[in-house]
Amino acid sequence: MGHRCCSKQKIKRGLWSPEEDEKLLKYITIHGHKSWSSVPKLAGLQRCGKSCRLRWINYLRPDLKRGTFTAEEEQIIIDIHRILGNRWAQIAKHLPGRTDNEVKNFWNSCIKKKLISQGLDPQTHNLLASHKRSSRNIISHNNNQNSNSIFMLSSQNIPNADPLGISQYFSSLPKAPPNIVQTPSAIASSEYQTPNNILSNYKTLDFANELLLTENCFPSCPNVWVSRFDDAEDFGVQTTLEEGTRVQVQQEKEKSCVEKGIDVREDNYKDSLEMSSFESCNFDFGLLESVLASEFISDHDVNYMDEFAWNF
DNA sequence: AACAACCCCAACCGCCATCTG
DNA sequence: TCAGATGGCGGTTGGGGTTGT
Repeated sequence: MGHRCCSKQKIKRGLWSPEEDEKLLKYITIHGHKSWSSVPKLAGLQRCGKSCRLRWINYLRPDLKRGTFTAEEEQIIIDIHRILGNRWAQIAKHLPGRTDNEVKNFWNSCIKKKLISQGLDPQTHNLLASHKRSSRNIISHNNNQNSNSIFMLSSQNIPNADPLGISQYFSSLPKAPPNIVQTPSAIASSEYQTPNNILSNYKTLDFANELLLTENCFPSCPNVWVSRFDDAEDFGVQTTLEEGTRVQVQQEKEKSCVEKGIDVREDNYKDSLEMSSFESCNFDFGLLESVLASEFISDHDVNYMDEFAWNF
């Protein structure tokens, strides 16, 4: 029961022989692949087009990296998977020379086990039930696919790495505004990785930007949090701004700056510095995690914590 | 040495979205 | 507008290599 494209032809299955590889490579190099369904016939192969496409993408493509994954690549996979879930093709886009199949196999054969051995659920990246102290102490880490809650941390305002100070700081926080949109940076910062650890793994500014979606709350629409980046939906962000809205947002910002007596250019400049401030953040999120999982959290409403947002 | 159990990963399968006539 | 073809993706399988007994 093959794919429709190869149901009519006599096709070969299984591993590719070096001869087949050579034929396919030669054909694609010379002619390209406008239509995969016609490739096998034209290349003299008894394979279906789909099989040829897969062989090219996963094995013959000249820009493939091969070899074992580096620790850096592994960390990138884990970080993006935490945000995107099993979207292997999307994850592979951030790993030059790696295919979705490769990433998927590496995840299933290696990373998954590693996470489980660390007591983490490989799907949600949350602590496994057996590793949680009690249901009351569970911190609701954001799961990109089904959670609308938010959990953002501010490195600016949290007392530096002092458990008691952190607890006191939590206690002093006001109630979170409703209807907050979940954002990638929220997800990223709510987990075990420190933001600067995560960012240090990404070599492209574009992707760092994707992770660093900055949430702005505007005076006239206090319950609507917006993202500055176009591909936010890749990360489960539920708002996408149309161009008109962007203009409106910028106008709001300018208005807000005028009211506060701030030069909007200065404010924009501050925005541009957010990346570096994020990167230089030395707040110990692991420590925070342990504090949150300790006695402090049992004295506070988990939902309240879950809903709360701190701005960078 | 022989066999079983396990693991890895290339390739396949089936579903869905998009394209095309 | 619609149906068939095609491409793309994630889940799954099974062959072959490795490790354990």
